[in-house]
Amino acid sequence: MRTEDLPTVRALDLFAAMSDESFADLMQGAFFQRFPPQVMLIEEGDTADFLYVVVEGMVEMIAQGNERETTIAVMEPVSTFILAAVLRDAVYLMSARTLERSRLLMIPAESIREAMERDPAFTRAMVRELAGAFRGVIKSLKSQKLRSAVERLANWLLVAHDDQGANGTVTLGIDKRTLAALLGMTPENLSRAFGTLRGYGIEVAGREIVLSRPDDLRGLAKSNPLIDDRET
Amino acid sequence: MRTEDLPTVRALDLFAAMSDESFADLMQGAFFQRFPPQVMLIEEGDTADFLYVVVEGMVEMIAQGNERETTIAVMEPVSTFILAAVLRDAVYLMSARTLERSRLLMIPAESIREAMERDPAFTRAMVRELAGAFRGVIKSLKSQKLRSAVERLANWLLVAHDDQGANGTVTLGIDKRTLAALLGMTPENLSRAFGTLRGYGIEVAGREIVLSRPDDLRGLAKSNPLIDDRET
DNA sequence: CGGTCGGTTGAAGCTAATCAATTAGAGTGG
DNA sequence: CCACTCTAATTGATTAGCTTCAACCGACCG
Repeated sequence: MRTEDLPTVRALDLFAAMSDESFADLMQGAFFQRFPPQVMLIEEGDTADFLYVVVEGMVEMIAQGNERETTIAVMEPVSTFILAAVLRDAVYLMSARTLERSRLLMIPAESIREAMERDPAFTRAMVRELAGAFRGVIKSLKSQKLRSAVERLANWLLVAHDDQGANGTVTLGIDKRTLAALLGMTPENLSRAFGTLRGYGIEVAGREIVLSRPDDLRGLAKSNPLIDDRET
Repeated sequence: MRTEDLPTVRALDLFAAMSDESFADLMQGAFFQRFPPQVMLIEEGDTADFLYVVVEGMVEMIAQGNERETTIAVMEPVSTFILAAVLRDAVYLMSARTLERSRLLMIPAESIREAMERDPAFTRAMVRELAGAFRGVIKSLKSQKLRSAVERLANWLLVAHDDQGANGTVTLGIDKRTLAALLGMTPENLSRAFGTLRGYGIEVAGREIVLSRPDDLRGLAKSNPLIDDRET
């Protein structure tokens, strides 16, 4: 196993507070694995055997049903996914698929549960992590239930704009169909939503978006920190 | 403080595993309080001062924004709410309002955080609780993004039917406007959705619903355990 | 008995999904 | 470098689902 990334993993909030021994134990059964793009890592309904950490690349969390499929979240380095299923020793509620060539750290679920038994600091970090994740989903649900498609897009753009330095441009890190699924709409509707935003100073050229009048956009978006602010 | 309900609280998964001392400490600063119906207990944006336990009555969790309001969940005895905000020492993401005359146990947020520092068994119970809550919201989000309004209602009815003994009838514990908000639709649309379900053996008389052909309903609902099953 | 409130019904409009066709772009191989 | 291919994205036309507004009904309550 390549160890040069271990410090990065160790630095995650989830692992930072735990003791050196606990961390060593945890990494005992863990391993890195590379995956090509568009690989299904897990399928909803599978039993939770591993906790995943995205070290490089990008992973899409997907929900299926009703002959449809929607994107719940997109995970970027360095973050974990399907923690809740692992902790409950339950079945995954979401599938995961790589969006790009990715490198993942896979930690056996059993190791996680054992570490929790032994290391209270780790357990507490887990509580913080889960509470944050919970709040994240609540925000998604609020966005979905309280906003129109155009509003969701506008707010997503404003958040991305801030993340990327608020210099008047946004570069999409994912393709538009994935963005559409994430925002809960069809690709066609996303395209039209971008069209609507043209009236608010948005120019789209492939994956490059220009926000020429952010304040106009904010007027439309009616951003709400209780939906849009990232958990700290 | 009335102590006759403490055993009930103690029996909750969240509190069952903790030590007697920890529990005593936790209850030290806690108190019961009665509220009339339709009282706003907390408003989203407030800082999290208390963890609430619904001991009697019913409480609605609400999200606001965009001059709208939607119901995220309805809490019944005996369960806790706004745990995540308390743990993160953050601001509430949801408001809470009593639906009926209710009695709540209020535990100071600080006590919860202290108990977590001292009692690892409590912290682990917290992890389980939060993981379960997380999975619950994911299910709501899936339902919202993958199903139509009629399908959401059909599945909600089937779950309620099971909960109430699967004897062919369901009694609504909440009024229809609240149910509509919970399912993410308008009251008018809920009314029409019930109308549609008449074709599947559903008869509605006030709060009494008869499911004369549950299998028909199941055919329409296309239930999915990964959305509809309760966390154990 | 009148009033209020929750629920229902009808009509109209709007948002978003669907279906179909076209265009744009990225990558491939000659 | 250019044609060729494949997929992503856009655009147009239509339909479906849901919301909105308004009127109405019926139960419960003072």
